[in-house]
Amino acid sequence: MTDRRYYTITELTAEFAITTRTLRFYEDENLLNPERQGRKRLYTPRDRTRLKLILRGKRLGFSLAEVREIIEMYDHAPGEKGQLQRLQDRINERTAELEQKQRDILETLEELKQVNDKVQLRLDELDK
Amino acid sequence: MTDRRYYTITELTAEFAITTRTLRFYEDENLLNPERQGRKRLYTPRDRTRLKLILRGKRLGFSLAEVREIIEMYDHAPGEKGQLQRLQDRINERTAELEQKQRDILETLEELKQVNDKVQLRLDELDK
DNA sequence: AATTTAGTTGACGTTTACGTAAAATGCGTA
DNA sequence: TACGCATTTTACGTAAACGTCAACTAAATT
Repeated sequence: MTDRRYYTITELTAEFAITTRTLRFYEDENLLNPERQGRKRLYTPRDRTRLKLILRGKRLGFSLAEVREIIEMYDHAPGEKGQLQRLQDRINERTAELEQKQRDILETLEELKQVNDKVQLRLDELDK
Repeated sequence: MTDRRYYTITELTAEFAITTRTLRFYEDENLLNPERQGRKRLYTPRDRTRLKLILRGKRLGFSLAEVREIIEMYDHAPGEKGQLQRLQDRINERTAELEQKQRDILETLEELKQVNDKVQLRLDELDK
């Protein structure tokens, strides 16, 4: 019994603050494939999960092509040895990228904090 | 004596693996403003620093407009109280964004690790 | 002097990721 | 039955961030 609920297109736009155009575009790109009830789209929990992955990827600055690659890693086929090793290679690449982003973030946070501290000093000066 | 060296355009393209088009584009966008020796561009250490900030911002998925905003925070004018407080507000916003990205990265890293572990199990199986 | 090398200024082209009508359809409600 | 509302397909439009010529220039090298 794997959570047999469906989401309408507007439910998803509301939940994630995106437009219907965006959802249809992702479908065109084969990132989502909702079922149909007549012509209407019915998004499954799986679609919703994938949507979350897409949006998270976008927040991190990945293109949709990259997001697709990452998602494909999640539901990869069993495969034979060579396949599996190449999959590990790609995982390692993405991991390295993400670790670079982590460092970038830490640096930026540190710098912003320094600016903030300076500004605070000035404000304290003005209030004195 | 603040490091009086200049960088040519090709030096920078080599160091950062970008094209001259990109550097000129950033200049058009007023993100860089190299000096001139005749018609040739001479990039200062300051330009180089700003370039690093731009590229780091891009790696994090910020648009050039956002990168510009962030850079502007770094070299803000002294300003009066209201100004300073609004600056702090903007710093706080960016900080929150970056912290969201941090969480996104941690989640993704964790997921990739899980996939990798599964793949490794399969490989061990095959090698047995 | 002739040519290569590095750099310049236009300016049109391209990709990504949607935005934005336009026209049609189905469905519950007044 | 007429209406409004959500949804659909089709398709052209757009902003961002450069790519890619073309035509030129200045300096250095052969």
